[in-house]
Amino acid sequence: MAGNKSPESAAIRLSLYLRHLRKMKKERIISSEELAQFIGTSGARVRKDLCYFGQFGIAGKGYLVGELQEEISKILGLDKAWGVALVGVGKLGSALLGYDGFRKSGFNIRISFDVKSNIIGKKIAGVPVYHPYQIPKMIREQKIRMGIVAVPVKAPQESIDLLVISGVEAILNFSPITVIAPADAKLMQVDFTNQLEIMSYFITNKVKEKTQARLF
Amino acid sequence: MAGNKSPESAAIRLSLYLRHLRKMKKERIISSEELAQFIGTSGARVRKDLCYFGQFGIAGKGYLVGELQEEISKILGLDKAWGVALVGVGKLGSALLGYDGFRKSGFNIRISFDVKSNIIGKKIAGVPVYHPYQIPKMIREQKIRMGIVAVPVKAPQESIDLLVISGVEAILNFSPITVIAPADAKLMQVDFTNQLEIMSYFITNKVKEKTQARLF
DNA sequence: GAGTGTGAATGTATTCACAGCA
DNA sequence: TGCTGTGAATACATTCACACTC
Repeated sequence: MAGNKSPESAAIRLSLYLRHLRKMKKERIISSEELAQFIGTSGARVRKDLCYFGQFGIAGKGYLVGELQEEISKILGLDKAWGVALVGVGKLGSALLGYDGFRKSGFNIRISFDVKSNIIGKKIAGVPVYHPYQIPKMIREQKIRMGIVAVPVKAPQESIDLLVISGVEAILNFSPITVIAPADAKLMQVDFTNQLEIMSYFITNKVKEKTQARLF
Repeated sequence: MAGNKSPESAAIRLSLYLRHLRKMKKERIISSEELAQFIGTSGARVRKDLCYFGQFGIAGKGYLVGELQEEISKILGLDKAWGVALVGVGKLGSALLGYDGFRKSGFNIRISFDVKSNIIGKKIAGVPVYHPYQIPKMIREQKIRMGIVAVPVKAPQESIDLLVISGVEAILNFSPITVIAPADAKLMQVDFTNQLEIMSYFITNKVKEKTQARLF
């Protein structure tokens, strides 16, 4: 029954299941075991992840790819488009603006912010760049609920605070700073140095299992 | 005692502790509780993480910042420099080449590889670009043990296989593809779309805890 | 027969709580 | 007295195993 609580990590796996399902023919049937192998987990785990949210399978057969894809999309909230705002249009920020993968999942970076006067008012990869003081106005106007912070050195805390005040509900932060997690928004950190340090640890201590990022 | 096994996630936290310690004066003393607050965990967790590897604290006082920094560096294998190879010098790859944070932790991207003939033979951010067929030769020559894969569309599997054959022991993969984890190397995935999908899930289902990338 | 859905059993991580030391 | 180090207790996640359904 869907009465149990799903593990914190279910969302990560659901997203991975989805990635795989998207590459398959919709009318195919896939078993939990088959799906599990692609992301390196067990059939039982897949079944459990799914049964928290409902009964999507056909006993004795498996799961209908198209239907399961739709159900997982719904669980993850991907049955609609998401507007995203980017703060920090440096090298990394620009790379993210040009990143193709987002659009396929319904994520659109609609506006970006940077202090560099030579790009304010221009468009990069089709996305307009504004000064950060416009964050509250623009975020509210466009009803944006997700933010990406890729400011090069410091001041990510200010960016995050501004976004949250403006109504953003989840933020992906690339700045390698321990930021104060705002109470009313979900914060996810991506820290490249951190990743390499973990790799260093695993080489040094010869631990061999695979680790999905992550976190986060 | 250090007899117990450390949790898989310890490396992630150790890296975060380290990041914080680096910003402090070496002669200061910090308590487990204080350190914990900066990365959003408990004092008990910090103490446990550390006591897997030895006894670094002073009872009744706390930990000496400089000493602890050194010890954690050693545990993570950061007491030496690491040569890193990058495969895929697109927008994201270039951003990584110019990324400052690596150098401070002893990571040096020494060589890079790309198929684009207009950049082969040149240097980008001071790093020479070679054709991928040179991977085995160059990796062995330079005794490189870590790789970053940021190839734009496909073929990350080939890149990964080539790196591993050449002796690379850990790989950070940015390509949003479910790759076959090589048996004799540590593979870490960073998938931006995946991250946003998790954020979508958390907003949609109003879950509020913070998640470190992670996640690994 | 084959594979889902799901309680029960196991394994792993975190928190508690406190003895012992500076 | 204040904080570490660490077993014991708890919470959480994964795996097992099997009744049940198509």
